[in-house]
Amino acid sequence: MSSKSTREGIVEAADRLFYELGYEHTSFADIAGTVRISRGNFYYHFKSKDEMLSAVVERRLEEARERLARWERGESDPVARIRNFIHILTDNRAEIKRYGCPLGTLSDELAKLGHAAQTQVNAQFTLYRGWLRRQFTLLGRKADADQLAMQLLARRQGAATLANAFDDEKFIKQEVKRMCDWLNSCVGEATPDKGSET
Amino acid sequence: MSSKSTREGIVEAADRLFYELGYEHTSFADIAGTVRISRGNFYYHFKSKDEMLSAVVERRLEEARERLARWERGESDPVARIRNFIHILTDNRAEIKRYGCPLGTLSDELAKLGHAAQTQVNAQFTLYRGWLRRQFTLLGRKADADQLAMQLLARRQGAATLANAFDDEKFIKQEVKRMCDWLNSCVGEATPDKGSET
DNA sequence: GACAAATTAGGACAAATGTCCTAATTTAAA
DNA sequence: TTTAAATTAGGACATTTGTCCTAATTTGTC
Repeated sequence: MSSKSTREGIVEAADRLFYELGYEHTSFADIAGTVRISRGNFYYHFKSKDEMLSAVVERRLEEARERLARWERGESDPVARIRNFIHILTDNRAEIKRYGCPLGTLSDELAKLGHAAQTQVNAQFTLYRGWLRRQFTLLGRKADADQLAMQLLARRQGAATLANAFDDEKFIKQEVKRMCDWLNSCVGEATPDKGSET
Repeated sequence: MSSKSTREGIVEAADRLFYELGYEHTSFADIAGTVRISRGNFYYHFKSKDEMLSAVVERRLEEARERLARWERGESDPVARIRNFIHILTDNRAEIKRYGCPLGTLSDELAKLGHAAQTQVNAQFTLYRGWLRRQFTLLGRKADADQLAMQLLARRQGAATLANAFDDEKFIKQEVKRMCDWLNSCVGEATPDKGSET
């Protein structure tokens, strides 16, 4: 248990708890119970709860960056890349059904709290948006790439919230399928900037 | 200030505060500050904070019912009715940008808290779903009416969350337009149950 | 093994929270 | 006006919260 792994353990536990219980509703006692560490010890690693949240968000952001980079290395086809992005929903459908979208619900909560870290959370949305925009541009949808990116993001959010509200995993699967169909239809359509094609 | 109007005042203030600050983050002091009433007085009208939440949700549900009934009386065309539903987003876009969707964010929060009232909140989602399903059925989309209803609900949720995250009102307007286009396309398409037409 | 630094433990603290209780005040009925 | 009920006020209470502080313990270096 070196210092670093303790800190990591805290961030890891906080990450999950913030997701499952919400940021504000998660107390130091909850985290202490998970990490099995004394209460006062947190303040050696983190100045405040806010700073802990900051570390959690930074960790998520780094994870997201790595995931996107991995997909970019693993697939040369932007359609396959975007499909990977869509399928996060499928992979995590059980947790999403219970706790919603980790990013969306945190963003919603911090907005209500007026918390400074919302800017940081927003960076993850912006990361996804930019990445998707690039993929859609590679698809030949340069003119409306950003709009397509936003549409896809919105759809994922909506699917997560409704699956949670209706306690319905199947809806996620349906929406994933529909999003994939929609994605395929994006490829076939003429690019709206020139329109000269066989 | 009869008893009834006091109680109503509390519920009204709680409704707004729960929306703007979140349920858990709203304290009795916050509500007292708005309604200008003594703290101990709440417990004459409500046994607990949970019961207050229950009253708020019931109020919202009743409002929603009335709104839907009004649209049903006011418009004979189901397309126009659904369009009304979509345009709630436009009308409330400023608040949605700041605080997200009143229904979705509350549902998300209560899910994390494991709060009993989530069932009650869900009733509002179910109300919308059933109403939309009926309208789509009237449109001639009997076979997939429920799916269309869910799609529309999901889209609204996603638009609200993203508008909030990106602090972007314009996105709401864009999505509203797209949803209306989509709605029109729903009318034209063949009903998928038989397929014998013209 | 000695010593300094890093790390951990655990109690202390003020502030805030939901809840309860009792006394005062208003309202309504006779 | 008298009286009983409904309503309001405001303090008391135990808990929980995030935060801070100091003493103990572990770790790494010579």
